[in-house]
Amino acid sequence: MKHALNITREQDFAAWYQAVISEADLAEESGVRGCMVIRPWGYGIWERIQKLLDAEIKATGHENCYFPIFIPLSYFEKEAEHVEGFAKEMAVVTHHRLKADGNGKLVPDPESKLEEPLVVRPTSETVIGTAFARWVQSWRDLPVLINQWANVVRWEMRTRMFLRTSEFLWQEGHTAHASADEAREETLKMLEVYRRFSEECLAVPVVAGEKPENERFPGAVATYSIEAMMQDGKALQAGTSHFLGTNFAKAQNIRFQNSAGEQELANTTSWGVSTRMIGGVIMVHGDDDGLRVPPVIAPYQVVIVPMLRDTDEDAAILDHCKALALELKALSAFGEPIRALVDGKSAKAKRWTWVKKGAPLIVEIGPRDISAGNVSLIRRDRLYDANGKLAGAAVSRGDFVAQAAALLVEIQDALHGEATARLHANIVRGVTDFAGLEQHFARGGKFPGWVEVQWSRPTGAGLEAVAERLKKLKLTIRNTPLAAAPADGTCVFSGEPAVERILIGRSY
RNA sequence: CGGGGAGUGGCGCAGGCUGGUAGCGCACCUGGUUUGGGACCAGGGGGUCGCAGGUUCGAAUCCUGUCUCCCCGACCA
Repeated sequence: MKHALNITREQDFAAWYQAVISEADLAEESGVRGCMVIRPWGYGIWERIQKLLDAEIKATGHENCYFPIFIPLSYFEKEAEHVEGFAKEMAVVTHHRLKADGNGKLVPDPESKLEEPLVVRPTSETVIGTAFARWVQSWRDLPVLINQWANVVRWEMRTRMFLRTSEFLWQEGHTAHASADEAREETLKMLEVYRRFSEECLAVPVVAGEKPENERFPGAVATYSIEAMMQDGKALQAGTSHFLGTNFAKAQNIRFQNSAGEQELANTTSWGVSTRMIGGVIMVHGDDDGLRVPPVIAPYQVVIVPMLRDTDEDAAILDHCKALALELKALSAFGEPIRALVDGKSAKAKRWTWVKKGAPLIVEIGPRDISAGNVSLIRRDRLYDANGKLAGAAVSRGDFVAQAAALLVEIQDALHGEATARLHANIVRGVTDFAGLEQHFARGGKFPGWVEVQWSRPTGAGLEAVAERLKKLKLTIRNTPLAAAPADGTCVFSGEPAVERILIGRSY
């Protein structure tokens, strides 16, 4: 079978991933280490994510705001663990002016050296916490529930498009509460928002759970994540939510007077998802013909391709297509107007460019369709028929319009169903000791998936030892699924009575 | 940041050892032939060979440095 990409997932998953990004016009290199140009189709997907998630964030009572990209270095010095976690990967601004060096080059003007260096934000707990300290005086000021959409910079050693870039786009929510219970509740509430968003909008099934102590966000009391399974069996942490306790409140002096008149520290939370999610969508839904974008987040859900032939008929064909697009736009799918595009460009291989980009429905219309009152329909989720031939079907125009919304829902469900089946099929249970774990991941198979095992949840040095043993197998503990059954056996690492179940796997 | 590989028109590559001023396939443009489809024929446009130095009469080719990308590791959303 001839595919639109010249490399398959089976041959080389990493190379396939890059091929999808470039062939689907999602993003490209920028010339700056670890930074990428996000092209319209990729950014369009991000805009859909922003729009839908923003509505959820607001629906749960949060308000958007914006904090500066530059953070005074001193802000980071207040929370020890936080500094330790981020110090190694911060971009620092030290000068505010350039001057000619006399050799035709520009260099930072030594006289413009900043009194205090500024850090390009790697995350905003410190600045936002500082603001919280000003905003919060009384228990009546709480909770403070805010969010910001921003770019952040972390000077990563090894980068991969969308999955780990030096600069990335995200949303970071920050809240302050009067009690620890309320903050914990907030942390879990937002984790649930992410879980539902991932399942329902990205069609990416995930496992929500708590991260082990050694994987916590620097400075957090507890970190929760949603973990998605890629088609190579690796895990991708697709979203995180942190309960910060009073750690940041202490460091930044976020105090309030309670109803009894006493000073108390606030409890804070933070949570975020980033452009990494797009990498997850690629690796969960992509196939050997490129990307398949779930209709809910597709910039265009229906792409109409007029079969132009450089004849006098062209104008009429285009008009016919535009009329169809207008008709579709007046309909709604998933509670929003259908997003339809007429690709009037005269490029020859338009069909394949949209297949690679993953438009959910591709509608081709030529003169014969028009006279027969038909459209030729290609569903991106079912590209080929049983014989391996492209499964384009002639459908009456009226039927297509009537079914378009339902078809989009069907495609969304199909992608979610396929991914969910894969996730469930690749979580192995029943491994009861470390030898079993080694054996499972030593098979050399390309898709070892994850294993769910029981453990005694060691802490400190005990946990470090466990992490070391796993590291030798290139494994990490992904999380303790919130929905897992209670422990009823022994710890795979120590043989002691287990206290909970955890997921273990390779990860991005 | 350590080890390995690589940077030549939009994409994929050849040439490099044995220096003489750039080539192939796809894509693109024009004309023609086609026409339910990822077409064919002919003609054509586009690259100071990542960048900066050096060696040389002459550098894609040799030397040094540097930037970027990919893979493995350490680190991480």
